[in-house]
Amino acid sequence: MDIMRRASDPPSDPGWGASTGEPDSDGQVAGREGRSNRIPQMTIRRLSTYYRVARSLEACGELEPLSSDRMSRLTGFTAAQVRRDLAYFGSFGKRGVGYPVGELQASLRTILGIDRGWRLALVGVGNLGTALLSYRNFAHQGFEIAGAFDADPKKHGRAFGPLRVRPMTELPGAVREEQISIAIVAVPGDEAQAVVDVVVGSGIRGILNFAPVKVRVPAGVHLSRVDLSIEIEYLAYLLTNG
Amino acid sequence: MDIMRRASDPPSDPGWGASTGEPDSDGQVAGREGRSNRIPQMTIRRLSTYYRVARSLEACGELEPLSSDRMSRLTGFTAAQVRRDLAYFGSFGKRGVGYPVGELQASLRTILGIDRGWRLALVGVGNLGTALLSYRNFAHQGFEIAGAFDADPKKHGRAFGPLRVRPMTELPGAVREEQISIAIVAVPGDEAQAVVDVVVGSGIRGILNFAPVKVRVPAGVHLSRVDLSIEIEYLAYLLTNG
DNA sequence: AAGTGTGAAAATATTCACAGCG
DNA sequence: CGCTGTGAATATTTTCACACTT
Repeated sequence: MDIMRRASDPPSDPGWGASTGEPDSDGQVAGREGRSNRIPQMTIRRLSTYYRVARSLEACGELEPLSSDRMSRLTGFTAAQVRRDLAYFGSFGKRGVGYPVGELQASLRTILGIDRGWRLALVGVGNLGTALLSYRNFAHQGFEIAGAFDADPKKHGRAFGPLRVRPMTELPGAVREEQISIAIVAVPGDEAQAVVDVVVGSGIRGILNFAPVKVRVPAGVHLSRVDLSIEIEYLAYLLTNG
Repeated sequence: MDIMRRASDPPSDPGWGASTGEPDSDGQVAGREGRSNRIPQMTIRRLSTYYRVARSLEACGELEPLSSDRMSRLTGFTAAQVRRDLAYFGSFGKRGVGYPVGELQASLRTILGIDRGWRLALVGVGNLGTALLSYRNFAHQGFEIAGAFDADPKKHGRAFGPLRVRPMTELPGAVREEQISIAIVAVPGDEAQAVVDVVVGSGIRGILNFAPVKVRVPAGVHLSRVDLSIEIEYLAYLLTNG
């Protein structure tokens, strides 16, 4: 089995998230010659789905090898896509047979980096933040919200399960002492940049932003975005012009 | 835990969502001036961002024409991308000047189909659903949650502002009588397909799915998905292999 | 026989670069 | 001038199709 290859940051971001670079300043002169085997961004995102399917099959006790064709039916991606995506990371399939569910699941865990636990900070305990606090699917997959923070003093001390909402000033200390490496930012748009600056300042290098605005982060900090407006407006577009 | 369902599907859709299924049934609407090229999906999603920027500038009273270069800095997309995206729908820019903010905003509203109101049904009043009920950004942009539904009888009658949670059986009637045309599905994964079937059966043709599973919809029904696991796992990947 | 892994082709999407207009 | 709109050039992603392995 091969070794994992790496992808570095895209020159311009694909729309849904993950932008570290800027069209203007960032020269992106880095990999002049190492460009040969880049892993498509969509491949990574599909990997999550493959992983979920493999995990689910394994949990159901369905352990017969999984063909790309079956995976295609289960995920909605094409079989060719499945094979190509997985082949980027080596060959864990057996010809004439398929992909062993257990190994596939384990490999995908490693590739995605979720074979370890990740501790998250939630910043912004409003409606959405509260919902995320009780979103069990995170813990499920090894992501644990280890701290909740909010700028609003009225919210400080409020309890959510084992967590108490803390002031933003305690974020840097918590990040250091509690090995937090990802932040979920769920604050109003007009506070997002300031909050992200604090988050970045505290040493966090991975941010999931729910605020419907573009925020800037220094190179080396990864940013992913969930933008409900885009999703719903895309639906409106499809319903109108479809 | 639910099944891995059989499902035969004409595969291949973009990663995030939005599939009508058929590449044939496309129904492309030519822009203002009969420019009938195919419009990239990413373009549509970027349009939402352009719209937000234009709207925001207009709200701030910044009415000087907006150059593609400035839009680039405001959105993080490249200037060429901005011009190309907008040009798909006609030419509302003035050479040597830029795009008039007001007109741009208005045009984008029309193109996106948000120059009218949209009434939504929220299905699944759990943590996430509750958060969405109080997510003010929706109403802001002309999307109004007009009904909340849940299969759990214990939740029926519960009030959220002007809304009361109703049983699923009342969905079809509500869709008909209250002009609801989009559904937000925020139920656990193992209930998603059943719920979507009811939603589709009630005549809704646009669905925003928050459940982390693949659901099937008949051709002609548009499906968009928000999958938090994918986002967070993508971050984990970037942090691990970046 | 069945199904992976992969060159090569096709399809998409982005960027360049500049003609042309206000 | 400055900036749009757009062909042409590039880059990226998907699909095809088949050699090859179990």
